[in-house]
Amino acid sequence: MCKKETFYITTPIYYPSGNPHIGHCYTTVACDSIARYKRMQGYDVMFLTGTDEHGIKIEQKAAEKGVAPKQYVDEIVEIFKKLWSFMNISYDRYIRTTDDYHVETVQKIFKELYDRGYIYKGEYKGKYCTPCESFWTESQLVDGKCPECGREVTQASEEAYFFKMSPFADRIEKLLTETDYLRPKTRAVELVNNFIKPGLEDLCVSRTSFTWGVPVTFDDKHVVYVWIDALSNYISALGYKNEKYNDYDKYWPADVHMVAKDIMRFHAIIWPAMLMALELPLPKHLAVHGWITFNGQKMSKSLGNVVDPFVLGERYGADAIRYHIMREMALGADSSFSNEIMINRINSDLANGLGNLVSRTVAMIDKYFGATLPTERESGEFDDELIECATALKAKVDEYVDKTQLNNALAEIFKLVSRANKYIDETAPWVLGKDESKKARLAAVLYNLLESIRIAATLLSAFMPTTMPKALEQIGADESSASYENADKFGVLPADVTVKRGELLFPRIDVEKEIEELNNIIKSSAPKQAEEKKVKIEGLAQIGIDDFAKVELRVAKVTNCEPIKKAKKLLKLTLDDGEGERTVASGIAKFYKPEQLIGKKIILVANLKPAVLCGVESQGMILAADDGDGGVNVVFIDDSVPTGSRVR
RNA sequence: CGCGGAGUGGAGCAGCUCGGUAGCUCGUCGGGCUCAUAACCCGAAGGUCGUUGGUUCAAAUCCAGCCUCCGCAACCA
Repeated sequence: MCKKETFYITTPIYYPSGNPHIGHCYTTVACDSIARYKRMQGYDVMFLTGTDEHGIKIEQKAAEKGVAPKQYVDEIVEIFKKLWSFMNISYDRYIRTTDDYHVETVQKIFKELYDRGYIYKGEYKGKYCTPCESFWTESQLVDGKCPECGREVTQASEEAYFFKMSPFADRIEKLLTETDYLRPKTRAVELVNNFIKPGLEDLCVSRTSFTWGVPVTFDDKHVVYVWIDALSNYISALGYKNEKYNDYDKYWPADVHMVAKDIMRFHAIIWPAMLMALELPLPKHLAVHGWITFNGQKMSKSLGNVVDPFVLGERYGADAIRYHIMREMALGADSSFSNEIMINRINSDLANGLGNLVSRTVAMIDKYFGATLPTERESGEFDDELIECATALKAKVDEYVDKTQLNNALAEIFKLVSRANKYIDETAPWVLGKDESKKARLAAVLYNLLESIRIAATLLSAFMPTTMPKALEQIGADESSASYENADKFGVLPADVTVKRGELLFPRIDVEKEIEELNNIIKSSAPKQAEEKKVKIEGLAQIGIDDFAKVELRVAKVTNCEPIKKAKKLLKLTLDDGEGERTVASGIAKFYKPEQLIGKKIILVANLKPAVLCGVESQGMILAADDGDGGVNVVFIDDSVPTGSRVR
């Protein structure tokens, strides 16, 4: 027998700076279903997932909790693994970037890229917070200050290694635009225009400002910065440049990397560049999916709309959650998630459609034939259409799975479920059941239904691995009849098949009641988050009164206000601070219209160093409260307070 | 004029490459059935296909302008 064809699929490695949520499930469940489907088809599958455990954020989170970074991630990794076992994720390998063998690989890759001349030593310029010993990018700054301690940052530079990507720009552009590497391909234009055409910038790949990372072997001041460390996991997990595994030749290049759109860029540009620099083959596909949005909004903890996958799974079963996620997921697009949509979907597709079909079919065989079908048959009208629908299904599902369009694969399977329900109506078995002379026809009808269910349930078992075996058991299918092999054949179950009534596969959910209960759960978990926030504030570095005194706060009146062209978020405010006029740019355009501000009095940070934003010189900043949901409330002050008053 | 995507019956989407009866799921209403998880089946209502103009015998579909929303990038001092 010849060697089985291989199939290698990966999730990203997740960053364990917090507990896993439904978004993590999204990618992982999709990969799991594909992996299961491919195994069913007979492929030798390697399904990899894991965690990306280095970096400054982890180091700090651990410090906050007063534990070592490794201990901190160990705990969270356990939660991830628990969730995966709860969701029935059949990963073959779990990689942690803190694993010895991975570290070894990363170090060797780094060295090799250096030796090949693609990595060179340079200077990293950025905003530096001295007390925190941290570099920040402009976008990480909070009100222009260090996001950790809130203190001033200064322009500074540090020695760092850079990865030269420009030599690969042309090849990457071709990869994105001329091959079907990227799915959906529509995103290629965006990437090419934004990153490749303006010239690929060299990437900073080492840091000296923190130590929780993979040390650079030939320069021990440095640790490897995120990209080379994280992306290498896809090959280190196969044993590339390490002794732990020996599967690189077998599985590389990967068939599918699945990622969410926020890390598309790294997988679409940096990862190929790395592989090109190492002269390794490129992965075949990068499947990019959108985010799960909740009632139209991006999920956020402070909105209280984060759905705990454990809670949902316990209530409705892991398979129902898996089904819903995959059914809603369209490649590339965001998909909305709300308790209502989910429950309706579970009810209509799973409970009313599939579950009920199994239930009524099995019940009838039970009722009319005492659970075992007689062997006499009489075919009739409508049979051919049903059989055609059932036997053609496998090929369609195969195609959609290959295109990583799981929503369409599922939709296709449920067409058969609908067709079968309709077939019941067309053939009216309850009428046949009353006529002794039509027993053969009745048996044929019920048998056809069992066969349709067998095919649907077999194909669905990759998506719903817990429930489908139960369904197959109820219709009396054994392992061999319920095989992928037989999923496009009709007449596989024995003619005298015996069914076994069982529990409801998917109980119907009372929508209103459940929504109310879910809302209560969300509400009751909200106070906890408030507490966490409080702790966070307490955990901030304290400053002395002298530090505070350095900040000059003054009451100022908004005399004019207009949007800044080219800047979506900025408003240009003209202020009267009591001594004269000054201009301040403020990132509140999303929340305030100019006329809402004109004439109002606000509090101005008067001695902030001026900065130029989008061509406007901003001479200070105004105080505003962050409402925790990404919204901003400007602090207005009573009109009776004279302009220019100092605030202390 | 930074780059890109999207605007289709109450909701969510397909159709647009290759112009020619506007389709699907959910919801609503009416009917049928009773094997089944108040499930199933059939039917109906409901759409100026964002807007304006152009090409054409014919445009949701092609072209141009405009409006709105959403991503990405740049500034949220």
